[in-house]
This record gives sequence, structure tokens and C-alpha cells, in this order.
Amino acid sequence: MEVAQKMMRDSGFHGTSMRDIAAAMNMEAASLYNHISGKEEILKSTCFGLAEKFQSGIDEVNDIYFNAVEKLQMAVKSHVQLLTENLDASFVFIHEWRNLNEPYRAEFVHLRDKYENAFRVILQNGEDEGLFKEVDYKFAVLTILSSMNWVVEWYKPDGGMTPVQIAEKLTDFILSGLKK
Amino acid sequence: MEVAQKMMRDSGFHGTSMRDIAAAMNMEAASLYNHISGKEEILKSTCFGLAEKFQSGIDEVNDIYFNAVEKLQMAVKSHVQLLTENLDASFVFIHEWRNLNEPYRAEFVHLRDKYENAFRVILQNGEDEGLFKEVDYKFAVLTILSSMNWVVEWYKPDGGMTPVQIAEKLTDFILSGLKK
DNA sequence: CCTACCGATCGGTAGG
DNA sequence: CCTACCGATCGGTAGG
Repeated sequence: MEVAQKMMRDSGFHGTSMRDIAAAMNMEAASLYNHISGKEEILKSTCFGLAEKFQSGIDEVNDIYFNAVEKLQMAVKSHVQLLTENLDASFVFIHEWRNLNEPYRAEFVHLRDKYENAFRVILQNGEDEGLFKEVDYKFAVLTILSSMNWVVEWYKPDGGMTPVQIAEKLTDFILSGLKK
Repeated sequence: MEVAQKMMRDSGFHGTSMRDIAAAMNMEAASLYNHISGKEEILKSTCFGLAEKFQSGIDEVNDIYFNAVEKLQMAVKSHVQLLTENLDASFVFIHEWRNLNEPYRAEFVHLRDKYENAFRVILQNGEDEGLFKEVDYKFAVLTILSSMNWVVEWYKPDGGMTPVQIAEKLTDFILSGLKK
């Protein structure tokens, strides 16, 4: 799976053939079918496996923390850590889920909506607690998720920032913006 | 080109065949080659055409406006307007440029870096003018661009928000964040 | 703009 | 885990 995810990160789902994957593992393509049922299984297990991890992360945050600022901080941290710990898989998760066939594609979108909704609830809590401005939640959540997900585009494990530092900078940006 | 861009938005570059495009135009695949040199030309003209429009937009903003806050506002507005006016093309531009072959892929990345740099200069101006906090510019620019680009994922022309309203909300978010 | 076709490659299977 | 192979489809060309 890891080999396949890395190749799909570089070349996309359609741009990576079963023969490519097999060659990278010093096998013939036919041999792969003793381990997986088909090419789509790679995509399915990558997308749904990560979706579950992300959801578990935010569920845990909502169980443990009470203050909306804290919840947002920890939710961002959980998300960024999962992304950086599963870089290739996350890239595939973010970019290639569209290649899932129905009904899996619809199911994936459903899980995504559920995750977005958990963030929305945090923002609403924040407003109720008087900590956050009144904002368009749907819009704000999409903006937050996009800035988090973009991390997979440029993050390098040996770069200057740790996942925790990235999460902190992101949270600062989300909470306070650029203006002095 | 518009038909091809729309199909590639739905199915990706590799997921859209010349036969698919031809069928949507009531032609045979072979006939397409009287109009374009090959499949990659669709991707090239989409990606480089938009890259030039985005760059012109920010160059104009930098020529006309002086205050960094104004520049940022107008740069976001220009970006969002171009995105929403060319939704299918923008989607391909953002998601499918990786399928460009060299040397075009490298050239595209170069144009992208140039565009990012123009945003970075605006943020530096803002700090010099005492309007913006001291921040990690590279990080801030990537966050801003990601939140702008994500608009293509959910924007619907007949939805509740105009491009200008989206640009305003985004600018507010970028400048002031969520916290009260 | 079409018919007819090319070589290459795809995901996957049979059978061992 | 392999050899051998299937039908389908791909981007693209020749020639009209």
C-alpha cells in the first residue's frame, strides 16, 4: 500500500498502473491480485482509512476539551499531525478520491461532510461562548480545511518546521489573521 | 476547449479521452486533430492561459494601489473573480497541471512561484508599513492561496454569494481571523 | 470532418 | 508468485 500510495502521489491514480506498482515491488502485475482484489481497493482503503483517522481525531478533541479556542487548536493539531504522518496517503486522499466509483464516492463525500460539520460545531460553540466573531460558518470551515490540507503540497519532513509548529502557525493565522 | 475543460473537471485529464471529447461535440476523435495538435495541448493552453491571467491581475494591482491592505484586498478580488469566471478551466489549472510533461511542468511551476512571490512582496510591504504582523511570509502566502483556490471546489454561480462577496469575506478572514 | 487502422497499454483472469 | 493471455481502450496517423 505504501509503495502504491507514493506512486499515486507522483503520477495520480490513473497515471499509476498495476504493472508500475508490481515492478516497484519486483513482482509481476498478476501477483498483486493475490493480495488485493483490484486497483480500486488501493484507493478505497487509502481514502476510507484516513477518513476514519481524521474523524477519530476530531471526535476525541470534542470529548476532551471544552473551550472553543482550545478545541480549534487541538483539532488543527490533530489534522496536521495525521497529514504529516501519512503524507503520501494524505495526498492521495485529498486529490484522488474523485476516482472512486459509486457508491464509494458518495459515501466518501458523506464522511467528508460529517468531518466538516464537526468543525462547524466548534465555530458555533466559539460564537456562543463569545470567543469568536459571528461569521459564515460554512465558509469559514472550508477556508480552514483548505489551508490545512494545502500543507501536503509543500511539507517536507526534513524542512524547518515540525508538524506541531505548523499547527500553531495555522491556528494563529485562523484566529488572529495578518493585521496588527 | 470549454467542452474539454468541463469534462476534465469531472473526470480528470487521464479520465477524459479524446473519444469522449469528440463524442460530446458530435465528432470522431480523429477530427479533433484538425483543430489541436494533441491531448496535451488542451492542458497546456488551459494551464498557461490562466497563469498569464492571474499574473496580469496581480501586476495590475501592484501598479495601481499603494497601501498593502488595499493591495491584498484587490489581489484577492482579482484572483477570485478570475476563478469564478473560468470555473472549469480553473479547476483543471489547479488539479491537473501535474499531468503536464516536461519541460512544461517545470515552466508552469516557475510561473506559479512568480505569482506566489508577488503575494509575498505585498505581505512584506505590509510589514514595512507597520500594517501587518511579522509573519512567516512563505507560510502565510501558501495559506492565503490555498483558501482562495479552494473556492473552485464549492462555488456555484447560482449560489448565495457573488465573487465580490467571497473576496470580501476571504480578505476579512485573512486580515482579522476568527477571534473577537 | 470521416473511415479505417496502428502499436501500446490497460485492468484483470486462467491455470499452474 | 509466475507465464500466458483476454477484451477493451488509449492517443494518434494515413489517406481521402
